[in-house]
Amino acid sequence: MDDRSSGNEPRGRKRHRAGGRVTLSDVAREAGVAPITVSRALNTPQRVSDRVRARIDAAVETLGYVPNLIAGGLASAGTRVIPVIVPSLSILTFIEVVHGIQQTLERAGYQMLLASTDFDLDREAQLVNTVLGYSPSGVILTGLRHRPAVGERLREWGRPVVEIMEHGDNCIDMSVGVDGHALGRFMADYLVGRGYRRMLFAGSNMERDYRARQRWEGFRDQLATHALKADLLEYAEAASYRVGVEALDAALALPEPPDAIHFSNDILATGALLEAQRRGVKVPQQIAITGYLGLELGEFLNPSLTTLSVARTQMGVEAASMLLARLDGEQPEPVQRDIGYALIERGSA
Amino acid sequence: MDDRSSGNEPRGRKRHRAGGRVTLSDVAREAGVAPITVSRALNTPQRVSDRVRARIDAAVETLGYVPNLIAGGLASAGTRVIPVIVPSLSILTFIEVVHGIQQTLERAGYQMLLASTDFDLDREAQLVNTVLGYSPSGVILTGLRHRPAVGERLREWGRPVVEIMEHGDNCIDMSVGVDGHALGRFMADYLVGRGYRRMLFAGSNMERDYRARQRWEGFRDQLATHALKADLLEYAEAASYRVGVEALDAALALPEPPDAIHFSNDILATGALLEAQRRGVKVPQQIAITGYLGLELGEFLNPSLTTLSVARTQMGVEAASMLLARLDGEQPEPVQRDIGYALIERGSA
DNA sequence: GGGATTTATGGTAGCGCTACCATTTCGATG
DNA sequence: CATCGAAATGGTAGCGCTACCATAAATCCC
Repeated sequence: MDDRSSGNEPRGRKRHRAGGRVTLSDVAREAGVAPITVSRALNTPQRVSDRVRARIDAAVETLGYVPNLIAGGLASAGTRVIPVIVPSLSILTFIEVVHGIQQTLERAGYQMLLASTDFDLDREAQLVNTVLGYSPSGVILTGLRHRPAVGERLREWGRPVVEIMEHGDNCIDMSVGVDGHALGRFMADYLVGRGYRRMLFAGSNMERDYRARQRWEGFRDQLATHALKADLLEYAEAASYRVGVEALDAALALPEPPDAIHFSNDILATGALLEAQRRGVKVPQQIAITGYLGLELGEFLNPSLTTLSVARTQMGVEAASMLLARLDGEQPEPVQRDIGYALIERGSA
Repeated sequence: MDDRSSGNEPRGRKRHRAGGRVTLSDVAREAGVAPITVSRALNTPQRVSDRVRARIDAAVETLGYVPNLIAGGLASAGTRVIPVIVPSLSILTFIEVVHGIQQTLERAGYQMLLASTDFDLDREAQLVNTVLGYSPSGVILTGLRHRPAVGERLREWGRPVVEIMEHGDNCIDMSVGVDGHALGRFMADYLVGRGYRRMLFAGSNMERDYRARQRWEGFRDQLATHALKADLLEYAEAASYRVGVEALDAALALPEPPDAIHFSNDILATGALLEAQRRGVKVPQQIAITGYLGLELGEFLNPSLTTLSVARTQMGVEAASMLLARLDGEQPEPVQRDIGYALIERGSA
């Protein structure tokens, strides 16, 4: 009947690409309207009359048209993509935040481009550059510390940026997170209040994860105000149950074992708790154990785990919501949010 | 000096968009070459002389040029993006696979677009359509069961597609996964071999997760060959430690309690194990417990958890590698891979 | 009822890049 | 030194869509 697009193929010169794909122009021809009208019918339906819209919808259906978002993105300088840059995908914390982000974005018709930096700020800077190449609608990245170029570029870029995990007053655009120092201080006070005096902080991957370091610093500094000294037990590797086991063993082998260990996360604390159980060490009588995260698992351990919980999924939801609000032209307030924390007081301390 | 691109601004008509961004043409002008040469210098450096390439690299540096990947994608009909479509981001299994995929893709300079279907095949079909709009280089999706339109569209699309999690011979293009029935049969044989006779299979979310159902079917069918009958304890909600707890309580409250429970994953099994411990129920003497996944945690429980382990991260790595190989023009063999499983024999059975 | 608005549609010109082909340059060769 | 082929570079024309402006049609007001 009619040949594939653009009239009668001027012989030699073939079309740029085979393609074969149905384009917006095909739909326009089928519906007997101009391409721009199809574009409007799809993007701003209320600006097209019901009659025409119906014809266009039918044509879309008939031809099985799927919009080329890349072309749209190029023309309108914005794809519905939100890059999310996190340090690692093997750490539960980030996963849960990412989950919250993803759910929220997807519900609003945005897609998440997920990238990880492996805790390397140079890699982060490079990734930011790369993902900006996708003309995203906004960007979500982790922490408030970045290479200077990152902040500069994102600021002049001018689109919404949300920094997650950390709370502070020097964000690029918007932020949702927690104050690590406050977390550490809170736990120090709590343990002191419960009567513990020889405190140990056990963490992993602290060389790279400066937020874990902040918790330790808060913990240490607050103990100092009680004239107590805290020791640090640090493991270079990533958190795992095994590291928790080792930490407990190491702590108990000390000439003067602590009477409480605060772990930098629940994974370590769980490993320690299970090891204590295996060895018949009484928790919390002989040694108290606390964690940070608020994992469901802690509730079912014996004894159950006292931990500081942060609403991670909620943090992701809020980060995405702020960003979406901004894209909708709203001006969310406040721009820097402290998601806060909650003590889950259970049996281990 | 010279005005921003395209001659002398015909007054009234301003540029399409403010922009302000450095483009490839800017670099070309700075380096005194044609735009296409810059494009080549960046994409196929070996096709440009050293002298010119050096000039271009310098210009890129000077101007702080960042390629617009959207424009490139439109022109070349392919962005370096790989959509990964999984049922859920709150299920550990998928997270780990995604992690393997992400690492592998990122190393090769591809970005991962992550989307979740919430186990809804219609949503999956819709998502596939959407992500194809990004002109991705390939697609990774979960399972071998899809709406017919999905297979059709992806096949005629003609680019690499990898299906993960499930092993079978009816994949769209390539697949890496495990055979759920085989898993179930294996565990049935194992438990029978250990002398257990009254078997219960406990699972969650099986209505939607057909792969869990396959494991149950394999388990049940294999027991049937031993003239044994298996019972099914099914929970509609997603897996959680609490569901494991409830399952154990329910099993023990049965008029004729089972002597072994095989859980459809380690989360449930862990909840059950911890509950058994709390109640003083002897495992495996009074009741045996087994899981599926091979989580690290299982090693540290008391007793430790016997489980069927699947190399999930490895599965992701392999899926991504196959896809990348195909993009490099290779023809990976075999096209359907069974990643297999391994029994981790520990104390709970 | 005539001009002022609003609403619905269309024409044109890019978005920034790369495919394709043409041209130039250059060293190798007889 | 003329001839050739390969390598390096450039010109042109889109990729498929939407911003911008113009026009046409419908609605309004006094």
